[in-house]
Amino acid sequence: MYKNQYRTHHCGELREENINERVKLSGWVDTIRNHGGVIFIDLRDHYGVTQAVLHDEDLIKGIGKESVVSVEGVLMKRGDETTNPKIGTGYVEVKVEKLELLSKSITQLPFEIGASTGTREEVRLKYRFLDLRNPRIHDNIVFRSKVISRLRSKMAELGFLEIQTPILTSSSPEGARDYIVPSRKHPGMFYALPQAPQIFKQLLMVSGFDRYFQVAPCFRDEDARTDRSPGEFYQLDFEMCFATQEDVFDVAEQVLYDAFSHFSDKAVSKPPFERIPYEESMLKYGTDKPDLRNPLVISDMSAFFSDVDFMPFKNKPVRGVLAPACASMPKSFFENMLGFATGIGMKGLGYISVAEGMQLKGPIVKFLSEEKQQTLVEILDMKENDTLFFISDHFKTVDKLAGAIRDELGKRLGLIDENSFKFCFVVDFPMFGLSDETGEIEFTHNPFSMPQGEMEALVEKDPLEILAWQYDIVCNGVELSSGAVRNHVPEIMVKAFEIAGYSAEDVKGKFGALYSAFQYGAPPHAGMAPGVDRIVMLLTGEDSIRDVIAFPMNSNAQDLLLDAPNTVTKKQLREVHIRVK
RNA sequence: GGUCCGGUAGUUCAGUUGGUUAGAAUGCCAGCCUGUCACGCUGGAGGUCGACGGUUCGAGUCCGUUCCGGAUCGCCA
Repeated sequence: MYKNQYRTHHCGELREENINERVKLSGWVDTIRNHGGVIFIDLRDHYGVTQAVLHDEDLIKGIGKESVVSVEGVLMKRGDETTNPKIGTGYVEVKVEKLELLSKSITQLPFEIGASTGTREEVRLKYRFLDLRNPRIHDNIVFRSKVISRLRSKMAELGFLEIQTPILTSSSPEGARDYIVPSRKHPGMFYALPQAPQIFKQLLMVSGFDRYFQVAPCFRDEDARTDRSPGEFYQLDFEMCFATQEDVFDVAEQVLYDAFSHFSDKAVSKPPFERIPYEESMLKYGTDKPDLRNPLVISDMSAFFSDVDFMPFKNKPVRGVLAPACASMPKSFFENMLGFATGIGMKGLGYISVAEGMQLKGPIVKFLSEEKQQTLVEILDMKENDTLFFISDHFKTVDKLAGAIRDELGKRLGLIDENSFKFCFVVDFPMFGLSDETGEIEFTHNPFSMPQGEMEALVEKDPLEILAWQYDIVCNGVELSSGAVRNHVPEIMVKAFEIAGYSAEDVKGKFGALYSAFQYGAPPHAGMAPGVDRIVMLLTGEDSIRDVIAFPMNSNAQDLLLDAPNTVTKKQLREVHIRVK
């Protein structure tokens, strides 16, 4: 500890070996316990809490909680009966001879510091500087810093260079809504804040920087979610020259395994992480971001029911989720599941339970012949006390609903292993899909991804059959990042855009910089960009992304502390050629 | 933009069928208290029941509008 006029030690530091030393501490008054004659003050700083004792009430006259004070005196051993083993400094206390008020706090706080997380978010964010004094939130920010630091050093170790890319750039026609910034020197024109450094990192590859990374701020003007902060967020953005999908996975596995196993005691998937094709993920887990902690899987029961005369499943895809040890659950369990199912828009939730003696029971059994019942038990390997839940709906929604039922069953049956981080890569995303609105072919994900099979696939295959070198990395059901092997060949780019209904001129116009750069020798390259906020959120176990960000905006994209957005002066508007109604 | 939930003391909440002066806990203030660490005891202050309008003899409570917050769907290539 660096000593100066304010302190000889910090508030988490003093131990029994310091007894009888003359010490000075500075910090915030956490609590005052006045017993009349003897007064205890818990003094708190960034590092911890130390108890100070004083016998002169006048020393703290007029000083309330959260004021900043320094105390000076001799460090004493506490009596055996009066130690506090809950804190590291609990065996000692400072016997205060001098107490100096450095800065006074208003006594009526908007919330109690230690209980700030129970306060409504509007108030917490308005007084974020107080909320951040709460050790739980404070520690999250410290932890975040350590995580980012470790990610950085691991990337450097792997030979990646951190390169800053512009914050003021141009608006891109695709993707999320841009934040735009009016130009003063160019009337009627606008900059945009980058949604991601995508174009720049690809240009860096063309420039010959072999391995790039950046803890990159990204800006998207889209609505918030509990796990998605509005406006801005950070990604561990990286890109590699002469790299395949597997090369990117290798880096992601090393960096993420390192960070998660270092910062958590939970069991972390060991590399290589499971690779799951998109189509399989949609069928087995009902989502493209499966939570592999949940052991339940979804089966396609459509063929089985094709010759069963049960109206709700007639001519519709059917999915089944086999839940073990479920048949003995109380009636309320099934009623609650039905309630959940109707809540997400299902008409009902059919199920078949295996009762004692392998007797099938449930509302749907009577529609199945003895023979069909036997087949069902065999194909799903059903055991006594299992319950098979059925989901049937339009082909567009059936997987999603089955996924929701799988999640809910996993939670209600307590099947989720909370002590693990399970990673997987979801691979082989389709290159094209049909627009819900127009029914026409469009890019499903990133138009810059290389189609698998390259030009040959684009020319010869049904567009809807073409897969892309496009992937996601998922942990415990949270999408950390998507990424891709990029399309670095101008001809293939033009062809891909042509299939999606764009002309060569469109490509040149909309993505001119990349298109131009690719004319001058572009290396094959690939990358991804795991979300830093979400990594920290997973590691801390916080439910809200705002609890791992120092100064988050509220869900309405406002900064309640600095009052952003707000109005600007007429002069400012005039300078940037903007008129506001 | 849609849907759902919420808005009552500084904070977290309760408030019955519409009926007297709107309560509790905690925080704050004052007094007492020499070993607490969620200190304790006694007392006190503290309210535009989000706002506006309506129904009613009477509205925190019912109705309408609106504002704010959260969750969620859309959205997030």
